[in-house]
Amino acid sequence: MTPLTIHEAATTTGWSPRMLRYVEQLGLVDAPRSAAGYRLYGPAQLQRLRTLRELLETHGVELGDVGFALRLRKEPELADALDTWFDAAPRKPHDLPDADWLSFEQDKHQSLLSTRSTA
Amino acid sequence: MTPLTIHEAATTTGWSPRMLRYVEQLGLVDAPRSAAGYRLYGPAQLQRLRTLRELLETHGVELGDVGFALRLRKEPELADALDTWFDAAPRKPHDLPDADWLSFEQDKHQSLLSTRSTA
DNA sequence: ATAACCTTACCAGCGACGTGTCAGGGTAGC
DNA sequence: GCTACCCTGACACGTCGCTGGTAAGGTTAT
Repeated sequence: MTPLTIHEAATTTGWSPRMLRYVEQLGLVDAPRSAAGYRLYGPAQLQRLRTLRELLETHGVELGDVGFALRLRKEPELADALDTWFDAAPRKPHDLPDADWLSFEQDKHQSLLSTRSTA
Repeated sequence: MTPLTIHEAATTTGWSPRMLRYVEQLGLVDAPRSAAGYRLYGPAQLQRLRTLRELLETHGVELGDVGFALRLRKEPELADALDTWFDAAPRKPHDLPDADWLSFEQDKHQSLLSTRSTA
């Protein structure tokens, strides 16, 4: 099986050559190179390009988003920090008495439905 | 402890009121409302806003990125699809003999280091 | 009741992203 | 050696996200 050149790969995957280079630049699909530096697209890359396209379409995602997801995989510290932040919602900030904290937390969840005396 | 208005909260957290509304719109920090519809920022929200700011600064992340991370949490199917795609790199696309596939995969990893004869 | 704040909903500028295209130079096959 | 392709780098243009500002109208506290 002969690897395809970038133009051929573009034709069969629905991307443009320009976009294939861009996708590679984002670190999403990088093609091996020939000795002369030509990108060579084998079945692995073609498959990856097609499924990538499908991913974008079916989930309404942008290339940049996938790039960010990649970054999350490469920087677990970032992923951890985000997880921590998202899960930290109901955590008390250690600088006020529990009573006040808890009462406000309750307010927070009830206020949308409750009567604010001043009204 | 009295919840702060949006302007006060902005002052103490370093955001602008405009941005606090935007952050809420992204679903990252939503403040409970008074009966009249005023946003009320309590310690929980203030803490969240401060840690969010810290998160952005220390990791060089944009609000939109955090918004996307939130989307990943809300749409596990998306997260799964991305995980699958990222992990699917070394999978053979069931339409060619293993030998060819494997040899090309090896090419893929060695070509960057190989001969470069023409140089 | 007046001043100062809040609300939502727009418009606007700036920069980033996505994509095309071109220029200058190398490579491959006929 | 021609022709058609590849490479990188750069410019260009439309769209969109981020951020500020403003307008029209309601609320709160003095």
